[in-house]
Amino acid sequence: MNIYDIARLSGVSIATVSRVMNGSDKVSGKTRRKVLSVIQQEGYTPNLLAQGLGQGTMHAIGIMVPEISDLFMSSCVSYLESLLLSHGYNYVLSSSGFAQDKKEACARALLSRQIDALLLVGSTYAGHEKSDTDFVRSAAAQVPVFIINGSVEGENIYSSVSDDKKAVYSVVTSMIGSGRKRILFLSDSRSYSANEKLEGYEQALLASSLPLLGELRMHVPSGIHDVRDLLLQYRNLSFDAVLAANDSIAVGAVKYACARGLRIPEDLVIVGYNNSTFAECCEPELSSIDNGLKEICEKTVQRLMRVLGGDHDVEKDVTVPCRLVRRNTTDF
Amino acid sequence: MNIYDIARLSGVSIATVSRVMNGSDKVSGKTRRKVLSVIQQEGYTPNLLAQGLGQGTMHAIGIMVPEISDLFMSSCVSYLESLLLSHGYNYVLSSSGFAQDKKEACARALLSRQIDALLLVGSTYAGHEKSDTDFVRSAAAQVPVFIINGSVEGENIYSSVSDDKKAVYSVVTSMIGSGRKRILFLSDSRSYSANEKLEGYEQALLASSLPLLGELRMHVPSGIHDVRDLLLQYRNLSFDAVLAANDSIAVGAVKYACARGLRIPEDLVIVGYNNSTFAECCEPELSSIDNGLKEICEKTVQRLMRVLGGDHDVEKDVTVPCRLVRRNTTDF
DNA sequence: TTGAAAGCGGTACCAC
DNA sequence: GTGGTACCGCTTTCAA
Repeated sequence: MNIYDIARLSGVSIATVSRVMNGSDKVSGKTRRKVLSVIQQEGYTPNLLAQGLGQGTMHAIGIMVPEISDLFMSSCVSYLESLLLSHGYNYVLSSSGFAQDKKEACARALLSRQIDALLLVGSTYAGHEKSDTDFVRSAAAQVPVFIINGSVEGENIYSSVSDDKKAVYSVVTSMIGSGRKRILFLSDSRSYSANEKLEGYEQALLASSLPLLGELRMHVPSGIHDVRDLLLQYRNLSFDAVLAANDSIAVGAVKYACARGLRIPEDLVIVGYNNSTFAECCEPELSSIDNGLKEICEKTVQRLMRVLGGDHDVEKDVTVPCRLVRRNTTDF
Repeated sequence: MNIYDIARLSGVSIATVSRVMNGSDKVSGKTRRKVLSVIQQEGYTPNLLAQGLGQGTMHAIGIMVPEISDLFMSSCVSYLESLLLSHGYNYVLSSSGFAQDKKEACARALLSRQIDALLLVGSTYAGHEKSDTDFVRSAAAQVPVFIINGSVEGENIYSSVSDDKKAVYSVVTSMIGSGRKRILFLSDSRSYSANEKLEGYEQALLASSLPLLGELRMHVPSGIHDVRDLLLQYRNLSFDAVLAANDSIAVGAVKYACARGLRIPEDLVIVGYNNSTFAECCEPELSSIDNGLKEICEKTVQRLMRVLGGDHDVEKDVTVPCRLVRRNTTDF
């Protein structure tokens, strides 16, 4: 059932059917009613591909995430989806994984679907070496690219990050202020945001004249139990506070404390990151740094719409503040 | 940069370029090399819309979920995505929410994007009244529809469910066998699968000649703390076991036990559902019924491919067994 | 092995 | 108001 069928059945031309479908006011009430009734009867749905081809746009934004089953990513997509929809845009989602070549292939695939803009979710897309982000710049040659939680330099590339460095700096400083001396920093990634967090941590120690100890800066695997087990292995490593780069790592630290019979927060202060549901699952419940994801998404989509609207002076980089959500694992 | 440009730059016709792009063997090595080099140089990417229009298919499957930020849904999408990709199919995701009219609109939108099949994830799509699923049948008039975790009657509709009734029956029977007398059933939904679980619960009680008490069959809100608070309100309701319809509810029960100072599992046995990461976050860690999601996804995609391949006798309904993953909240 | 041309299902401009 | 028609970019016969 296509527009030609509807036209024939209504006794009008396809141009008129098209007008009716698009709510043009240049159609007589009588004709409109006739066409609408046929459309209704036949259950006609226009072919969006043809429409997209004709208009040169699908009114769609490509969204790329490394892994959709990650709670952080899926919440982000959820926010983005409703924001985009409210602006009359569709989206096409694709999980790229973390491998460089997959990311590149994923971007190409998205671009070939005629998206109007590309949205990269996650600091993994900020890469490490300049060449890691070449694909971002080359995508930006076609459509504007927006990065959430990461920053990439380049023409037509816009980024939105949360102020992780500052947030960690502030929390670690509070920890020190409340008497903690050996603060463990746990991270499972070497992404842009992981680095920012690490820097905040180091700067806080420096500012308080505490030594930067390599042993207190740990790279851990991603599973809860893996984190616990790794910590248990280091029997002679002592620490009185933990700052984790995400909640799941922090839950691992809670498990460790349970296993060692440590009281939280008396013996061990633990702070997580992202303020996800995980933070509320454990016992005691985790204090966690809220990275302002919702606000980042809002600002991103807002700027995206301005760019698509032809606005030429949209801020290229936006930083959103984080805030510590206090629960029971913190005593400051 | 389109196929005409490439053709002109290569000094061949668009038909030849098309052949090269599609790896046809009816192109001379020389021509192929020439065209490929131009394609490479210009960074040409074919327009998938045009391709889809021409072929009458985007090789894409529409996936509809109520809410993508739900851990269960996003894991499911993650499985489905990699399975579909491995079969050379794309997908288009859309969150429908739980409202009936949104579901219908969502299905229409997906259909208009020329998907080759529709995949509904979640028992919410099984509806309650026959009319709730009319939209499923009407979608099935266009493309085959597959439902994950729910069952809908109709031509061209295929469903895959886990054997929730049996799983709950078996677990509740074990609870009774180990001496539990007052088993609380907690659910936050009235979906198809929620009903199946409830039936399993009731049948187990009946089989053991235990009374079916309305007070032990509770409908709860979805938040962890809401569940805890609700349970705390019923100070004079006694129960020695909990079977929750999902892990997040079960974690709420754990919180309740903590608040009341109850020992788990001595005073209270708790079993969750879905075996998600939530089950591992709390303390003690939750035993949880694994609903075999991965297997469901695999079987679904496998049957989907057969249907798309023209196979006419594909099983319409498939049931996958669940299995209890034992952790510390269970003493049987 | 290659090219010409007719679709695919819409949009949008231009006449009438 | 309405209809005719030239695109949009690719696939796919059919001839050559």
